[in-house]
Amino acid sequence: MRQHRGAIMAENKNPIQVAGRLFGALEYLADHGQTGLTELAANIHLNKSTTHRVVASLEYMGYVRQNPENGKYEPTFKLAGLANRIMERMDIIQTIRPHLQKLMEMCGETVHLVKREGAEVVYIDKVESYGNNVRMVSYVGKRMPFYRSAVGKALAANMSEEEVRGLWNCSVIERTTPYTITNYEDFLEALDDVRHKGYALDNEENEQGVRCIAVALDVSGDNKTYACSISVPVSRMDNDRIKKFSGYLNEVRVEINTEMSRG
Amino acid sequence: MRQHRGAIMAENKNPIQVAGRLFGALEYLADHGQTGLTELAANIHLNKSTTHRVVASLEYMGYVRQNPENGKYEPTFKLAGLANRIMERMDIIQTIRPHLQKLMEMCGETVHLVKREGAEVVYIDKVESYGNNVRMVSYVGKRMPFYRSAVGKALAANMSEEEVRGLWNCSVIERTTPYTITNYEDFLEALDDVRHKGYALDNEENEQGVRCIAVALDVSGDNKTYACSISVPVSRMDNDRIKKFSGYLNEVRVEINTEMSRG
DNA sequence: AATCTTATTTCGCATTATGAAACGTTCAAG
DNA sequence: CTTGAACGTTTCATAATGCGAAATAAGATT
Repeated sequence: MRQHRGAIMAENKNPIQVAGRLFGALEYLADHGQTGLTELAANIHLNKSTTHRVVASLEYMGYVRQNPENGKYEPTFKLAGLANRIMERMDIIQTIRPHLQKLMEMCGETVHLVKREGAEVVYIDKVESYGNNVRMVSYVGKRMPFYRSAVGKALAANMSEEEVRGLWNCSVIERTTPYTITNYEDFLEALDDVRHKGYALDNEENEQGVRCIAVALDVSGDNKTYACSISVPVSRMDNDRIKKFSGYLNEVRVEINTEMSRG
Repeated sequence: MRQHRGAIMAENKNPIQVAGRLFGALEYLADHGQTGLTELAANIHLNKSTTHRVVASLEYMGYVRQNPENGKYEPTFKLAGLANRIMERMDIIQTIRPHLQKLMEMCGETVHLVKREGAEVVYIDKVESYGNNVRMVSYVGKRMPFYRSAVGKALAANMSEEEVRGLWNCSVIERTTPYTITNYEDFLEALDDVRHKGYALDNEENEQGVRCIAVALDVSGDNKTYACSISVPVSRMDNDRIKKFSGYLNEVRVEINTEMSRG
């Protein structure tokens, strides 16, 4: 387990150069949709002919297709198939999904399941509300720093102070709204509040206009990894609803807990 | 140096060799989950050290991680993020999603949105029912041949006979259940039935135990590309429900149509 | 302690990817 | 009907890159 990295560990570069280029192109296309070759080449900083080869390879494998109308390149659904096959194998998601669905039903708002990875949290599942025109944009796989999310606080509330400090220290603290917590003392205080109330709150600390409420889940004895949350536009999130939703969240938390502990 | 490659064989190979290896590894991991290096190497037919480099590169980019517990490699959520960013950009999905959600509500069963690509249909969105323990397994990105799916029939019913024949001819007809239609005449007859009834049915023709009912959608004048469907285990799908669901489907179809035509 | 298994690193070699430049379209302006 | 600008595609000499047999390291099992 004790793996010694080379003392000088000079280079820390991708062992396969083209790999970075392939995925760079794919990511660009995923974020920008249809793109012409020249534009793509300029944006991923590659020679046009290299870009062409990269994109031709992706097309050969079916991850990209060239729109016959305008010659531009666009991502296909093949990648979605790959991603969803990964998701299918994750038991956690399969087990918790029905509970999320129920939670969404109860509150009529979009709910998320997240996992902590290092000092970040990742959305690993979501159930969208319907009928609401104003909705928070999010997608499975989206990451955000733990220190300015309700889910992050919910998880941190179960950690020792050392752990919390460790995570805080390796985070880049960045103010994204006027309400972002940027001070360690304030953060610790917020955690106390979480422990006291039994749920965590994010009052537009991450994204202006979005309030979030979350609880940590206890998955096989680990309550520092998974959490679920309800995300709501401020306009629809008064204190009454916060109260109600926190109750729903805890109901669901208990249900999940009992289901998970009966092997 | 000298290119003494066979002059006979028309070159139809991946322009970037490693690309195939990278995605091959990723696909294997997506389908099989945690895999040791040796096992992975054996299955994707690569030298162990090549596999190691490939997997190290994927790890470097964050698409794969090595489980510290057992040293095995597993896919991460990064790919899901990539895939979902692609999905977010697809207006079709965003527009139709609420209607699917409503449809699911009405019938309490899992509903799908599909797109035809050549002689196949691809799931491009789904809304899962909840509370049902018996459910069909499916995932966004999954493909199936058009000729043995309800959605395929719904789309084919709007095509000229030439088009239908063209698609049929370039399909590999394969019987997957005792009810699969393998005869072209029978298929044409089924299409007549679709046109007559106003909806398409798949009576365990693709997957034993699953019935499917579908209608084509009219998206900007094209009614040969998108369709939506309800998939239900036979045990829960009697003629009464079929009747009822076909009504729901047509309601939703009309609603989508009017929304889409008020561009 | 010995043996097996599995992950990791090494390193000389040639296959493979590279990119400047040339090529062929398309399309709109002159 | 030109001209030329903009774009995707192809070519090809070059060397950098990825290759993989074999050696090594680190656990696990006996």
